[in-house]
Amino acid sequence: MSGYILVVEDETPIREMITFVLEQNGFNSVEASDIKQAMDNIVEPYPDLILLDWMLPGGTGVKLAQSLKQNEFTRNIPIIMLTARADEDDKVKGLDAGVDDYVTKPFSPKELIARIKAVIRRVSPTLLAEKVEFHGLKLDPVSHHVTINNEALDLGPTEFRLLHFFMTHTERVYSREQLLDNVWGTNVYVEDRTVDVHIRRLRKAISGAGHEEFIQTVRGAGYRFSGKVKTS
Amino acid sequence: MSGYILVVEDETPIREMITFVLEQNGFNSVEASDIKQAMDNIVEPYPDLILLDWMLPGGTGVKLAQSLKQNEFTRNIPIIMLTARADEDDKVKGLDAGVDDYVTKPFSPKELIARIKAVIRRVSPTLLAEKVEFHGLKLDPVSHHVTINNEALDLGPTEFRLLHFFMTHTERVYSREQLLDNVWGTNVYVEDRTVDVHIRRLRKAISGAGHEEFIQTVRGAGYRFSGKVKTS
DNA sequence: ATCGATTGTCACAAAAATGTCACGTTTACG
DNA sequence: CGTAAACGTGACATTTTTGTGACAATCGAT
Repeated sequence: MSGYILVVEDETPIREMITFVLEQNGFNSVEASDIKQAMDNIVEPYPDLILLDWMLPGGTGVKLAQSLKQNEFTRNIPIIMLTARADEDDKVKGLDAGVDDYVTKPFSPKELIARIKAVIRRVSPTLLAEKVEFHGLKLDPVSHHVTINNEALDLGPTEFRLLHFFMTHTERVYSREQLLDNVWGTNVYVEDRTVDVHIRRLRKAISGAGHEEFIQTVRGAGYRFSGKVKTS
Repeated sequence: MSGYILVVEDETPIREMITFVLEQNGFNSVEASDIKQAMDNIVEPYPDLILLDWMLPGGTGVKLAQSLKQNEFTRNIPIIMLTARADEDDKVKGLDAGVDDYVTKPFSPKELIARIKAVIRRVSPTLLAEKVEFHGLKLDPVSHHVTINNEALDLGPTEFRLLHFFMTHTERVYSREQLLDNVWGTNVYVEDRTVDVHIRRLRKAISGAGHEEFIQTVRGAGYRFSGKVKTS
C-alpha cells in the first residue's frame, strides 16, 4: 500500500492494538487520540481510510465524520466507525453522516481487516493491488506501468491483464480455456486460438526489448510463465 | 496563507510571543493591544481569524466578540478566546457569544497552532490547503492560481479541481468513474465521456503553454498524471 | 434581462485494440 | 521419412476506445 490509515481512538490500548493489527497486515497507520489530533493529521497527503471511534473526548466521532464528508477535499476519504454499541439508531445516524462501514467492538483482527479491505475495494480497488516483480519484469497495477529492466513496455489492456495473471501465477501450466476464464472472463466466447495470438503479442512486447523467454509453450497443454528457460 | 490573524492581547510579552509563534508557522499576523486598536484593524481586508484576550482594558473581550458576531460583515470571522481561567461559566458565556474555540493560558505553541488550524479547517478549509508543485507546475488552492514555469494558466473551476486532484494523486491510473467521484463528487450523474472532454480542456490549457504531456491516457483503464513522458 | 464564462453532451474523426483467419513452421509418432 | 496435429505468425476487418470540435443549457455578475 502506498498511503496510510488514520486511527482515531482515545483508548490507548485499543488504539495500539489496532495499529498493530494494521501493520501486521501491511497497512501503514497514523494514530490520533482525539479530534484535534485527528484534524491535524487529515491534511495532505490524505489518509486512504479513517478508522474513527464513536465516542471521542471533545466531540463525537460522528461530528468529525460529518464535517469531513462536507469538505470537498476530504469528502472521498472512506470512514469506518468503531463503536461499542450495536445501537441501531446510532448506526443510522452514522450512515447519514456518510460513513462507509461499521465495526462493533469488540472485533477480531480478521473482521477488522476484512471490513477495511471491503471498503477500500469498493472505493478504490487499485489501492489493494500490489506491485509484482519477476526476474527483472515489473508490473504496477496502480500506475499500469510495466517495465523490463527499467525499460518501459507498451501493452494493450488484454496483454496487460494476461501478463498480470501470469506474473501472479508463475511456474504453472494453464490451458487456453483456463486463460480465457481468468483473463478474458467467464462466459465470454472467443476462439481458443485467440489466446495464441495474444501470447504472441505479449512475447513480442517482452522480448521486443530483447530478453529471455518468459512464456513457454507446453505442447498439448497450454502455456506456462516461468523464469527457467525450457531446455527440452 | 493569503490573509492574516489578528491578535488582540494587552500584555505585550504574550502578544509578541503569540505573533512569533504564528509567524513561525506560516501565518501572517497583526497585533492590537486594546479594543480600539482591534476595531481599527477589523476592516477590509478582514482577518481570517481573531485571537482575542479575555481580559482587555476598556472592555472585555467577550463584548467585542459579541459585537463582531452581530455584525453581518464580521460575523463569519472565527474567534478564538485566550483566557487564563478555565472557568466553565466564562466558557459558556464565550460560546454564547459565538466564539469558535478556547485556549487556556498558559498554552503551548503546538496547542495554539493546532486549535487555530482546527478552527480554520472547520470554517474555511481551503485556507489551509497547501500549494502543490509538480515538475514546474504550481497550483495554489487558496488563490486558485496555477502557473507553469511561472506562466499563468487560465482554468475553469472544474479543470482546476481536476488538476488539483491529479497533482495530489500522481503516478496512478484513475478510471473515469473514479475521477467523477473525486472531482465532481459522489452521486453526481454525469456521463463518463465528460471526463474526456475536461481532460482535453486541461491538456489544452497546460500544453497550450507549450510543455510536456502530464496527463497520459491508459487505454481501457483511464488517465494518469505523471512526470514521465510516455515514449512509444 | 444580458453578456460572457463554464459545463455537459453529442456527433464524428482518429486511433488503438481485438478476434479471426490463412498459411508457414514445428513437433510427435507411426 | 511422412503425416497430422499443434503451434507461430502476419495480415485484416471489425469493434472498441479515445480525441476533438461544436452547441445548447446553465450560472454569475453586471
